[in-house]
Amino acid sequence: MITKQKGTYDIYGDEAKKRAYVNDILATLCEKYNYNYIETPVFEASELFHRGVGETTDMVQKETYDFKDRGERALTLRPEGTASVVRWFIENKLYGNMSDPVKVFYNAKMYRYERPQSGRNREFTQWGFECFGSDDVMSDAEVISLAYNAYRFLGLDDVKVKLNSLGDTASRMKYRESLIAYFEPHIHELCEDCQERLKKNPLRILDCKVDAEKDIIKKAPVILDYLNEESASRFKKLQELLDLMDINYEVDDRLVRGLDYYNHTVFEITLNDSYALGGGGRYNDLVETLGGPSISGIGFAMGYDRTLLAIEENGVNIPINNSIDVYILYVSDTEKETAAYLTQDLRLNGIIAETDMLGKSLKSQFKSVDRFQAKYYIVLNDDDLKNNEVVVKDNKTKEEEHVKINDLVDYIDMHM
RNA sequence: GCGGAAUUGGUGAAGUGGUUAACACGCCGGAUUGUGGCUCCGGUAUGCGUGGGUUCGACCCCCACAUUUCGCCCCA
Repeated sequence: MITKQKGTYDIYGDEAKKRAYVNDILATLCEKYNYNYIETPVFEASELFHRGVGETTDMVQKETYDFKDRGERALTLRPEGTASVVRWFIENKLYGNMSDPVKVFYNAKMYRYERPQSGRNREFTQWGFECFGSDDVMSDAEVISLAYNAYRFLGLDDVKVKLNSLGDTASRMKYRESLIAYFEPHIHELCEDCQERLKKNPLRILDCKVDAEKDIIKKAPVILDYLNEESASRFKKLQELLDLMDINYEVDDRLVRGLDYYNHTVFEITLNDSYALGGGGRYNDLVETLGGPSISGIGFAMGYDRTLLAIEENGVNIPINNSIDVYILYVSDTEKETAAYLTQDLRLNGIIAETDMLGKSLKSQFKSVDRFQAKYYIVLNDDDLKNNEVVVKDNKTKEEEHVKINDLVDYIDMHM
């Protein structure tokens, strides 16, 4: 038997319906914020992610699906959404007319080669959005607002925004150096992973789970102290806006994000203080890094699968309709043609209708009626059809009524 | 890449080193029924993740691999 690949999933049945419902809410909300839907290719030139996401990140070093196509092109299945959208922005020269910010959202499959675990697969979905062209904190506030409220619209009321500022690139570099200088003499007090982090990504030491309670971490320099005046003032301004917009946030000076391109605002959305359900931030240099002009950007991505998990775990009720309106049964083969015709007629008039296509016994057809949770059913028989009528039975009340075939659609419409 | 747990039919699962692998649900057929839903009868795994090994003999013991699942790293 050929089976699905590790970390991939077939989505069907109730799960598919849930996603359709969630997608609809997210798309509708994006529309209100005036973000437009975009689709970009699943695979891109490998270089896009190497330069965009960062050559030294683990994501690029050991988690991408890299391959060569038959033309020897080095390609990569996208591990995240932002780089592709930035590529699109540059390639289509949307920076040529920036009279208004360019705002787009996506809802797409991403690919990372990693060990599957709860809320994490090799093929997974991210819903995300990006805003180009505004460096005003209003755009930071807008993006955070859209991210935050998306969860609330999905029924997760207790979400909280964790917020931090990395400052501009200069501030960040300065902070990084002082962090290394601070930890280096105490390297043996850190856990093994952190000793490795000190070389590769010292900022991540700050959110280490093992060392979190150690004094050495608690007393480490804080990035907010390293912000220059401009960065500090915009961070303060952002908080004022979030207060005004009634967004539940908390400054977390330990919050560091894994991708290289972030500066200034970074944030994550958490539920009940457990792991993040999504994250984002500002990337003012990324467009230029990838060959475009100097245009600022900010964006967010939701971990769709783990958000769906959270929705389930928190008992949020998602309406799933598994019932049909009408099931048409027939007593013998002579009514088959009428069944085919009538079923289509109902369907084309907006009624969810089903009939038997297996030539089952009447008893079996009745079982189907219940399995499909049909609201009404009609048993076709020659006697009724001779009079151009059918008997429509309400499957709940068991009340039945003779209806002329020509009036059937109207009758069902009226009773539903 | 590292570690823990799991892997029996469409589903939930019981099970023992040795003839025909429980039970339940579901599904199919039949009886009964004014056109079902209750009840009754019957049917439903050439098979116990895959490949090796131990044994006279393994679903049950050992090894490897795969997959699932939960963690770590990482990400979100």
